Amino acid sequence: MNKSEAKFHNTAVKMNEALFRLLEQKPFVDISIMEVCNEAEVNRSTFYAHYNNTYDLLQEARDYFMNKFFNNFHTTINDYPVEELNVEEFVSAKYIIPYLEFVKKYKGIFKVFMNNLNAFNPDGFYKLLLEKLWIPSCEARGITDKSVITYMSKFYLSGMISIVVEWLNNNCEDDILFVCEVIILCVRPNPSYGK
Amino acid sequence: MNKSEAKFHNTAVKMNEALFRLLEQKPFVDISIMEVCNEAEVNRSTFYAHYNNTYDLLQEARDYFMNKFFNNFHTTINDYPVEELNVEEFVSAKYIIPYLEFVKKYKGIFKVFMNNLNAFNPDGFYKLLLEKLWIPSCEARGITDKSVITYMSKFYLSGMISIVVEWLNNNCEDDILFVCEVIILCVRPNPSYGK
DNA sequence: TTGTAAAAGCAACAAATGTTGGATTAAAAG
DNA sequence: CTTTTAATCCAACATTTGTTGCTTTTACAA
Repeated sequence: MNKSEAKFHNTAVKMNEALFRLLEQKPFVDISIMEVCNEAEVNRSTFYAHYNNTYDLLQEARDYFMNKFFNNFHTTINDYPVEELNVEEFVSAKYIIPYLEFVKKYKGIFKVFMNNLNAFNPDGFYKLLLEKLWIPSCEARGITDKSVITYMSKFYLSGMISIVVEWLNNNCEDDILFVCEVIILCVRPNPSYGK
Repeated sequence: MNKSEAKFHNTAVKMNEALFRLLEQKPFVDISIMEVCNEAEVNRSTFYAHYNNTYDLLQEARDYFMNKFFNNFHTTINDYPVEELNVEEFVSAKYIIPYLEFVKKYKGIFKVFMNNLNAFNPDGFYKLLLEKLWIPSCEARGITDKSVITYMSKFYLSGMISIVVEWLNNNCEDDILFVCEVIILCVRPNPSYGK
């Protein structure tokens, strides 16, 4: 990244951070372009050089904060009585729990992103989960039909996302292990698949 | 409904239909309140007496058109080789195929609703499916844990909705019976439930 | 028929939006 | 050091939004 690109990126960061501060005070729909510009100390025409509207900015902010926060991604699975699970569940829980902790840690901003952006559109969390979770899982299970893979990914990933959104909207009050077990119950491969 | 309420309802219908016509010409985000008012031949202040923004109107329009269209709801399951399915799949297909045909018949407007409204919020299609499909299904299967029912409903219903949205965004080109089988494959109760 | 209440229309206003052309600043290249 | 290019800033403008007070029209009821 040369210095010109860095300059562009820095003002983008200023606006991302400004939006974040405003989101701590009021809901997304009540935040205007002018407020963002004042908070970020950026000219309004510069805003339009970056985005068309606050929704565009929110999408970028999601990616920005996800990247930023992922540096703090640690597993603390030993805080949960996972030894009570059977082997299959244990393996799944080992992958799921760290993600749930991550979501809970940043539940404020996650709630904003999940409820104001379409989490299921190709650029959202769906894409992340598709690449990190679904494709590898399908490869491991030897599922090859491209169309079936796509449809089933929509089903399982949006399903999982919806569970997490429900959990978030309950302010993450349900126990992580409970939510984890519900997810496992839902996504556990149906033995009749491939009949 | 008295005549005063009817008057109010009629101008609402005018705006719903105006939005529908505009949606045939351009995407929802590009439709302004003024355009709706001009198209509906309704004063702008009257718009604000009904809605806060075009999103509110779109939500009402969804309900309006769904009610209107449901009058044309017919099953034509005999157009599909469902006799090739096993008994369990046959029963499911009998319920699913008419819905898929309904969606396909009105795919234009369904695509708009699905991609611009949050189908998973409590007032959307989720609510419809919850009451018509999920609750009865849970009762039949004897599932009682309120919290589990809610989480699993989020999973299965948003999953099904996502399959349909994917289908819509492919312009409903995949065969209805194929989509139906994918849905059955996904939602078929996991035998290990209740272990 | 007459009074009243509700819905819609009308006009005016401040504020925010979206767009433009041009000035200023800073980086990249010659 | 000079030129050129890119990012930002600035100012102006038409348009849309959101809100208000008031008028007209229409439904309903005394």
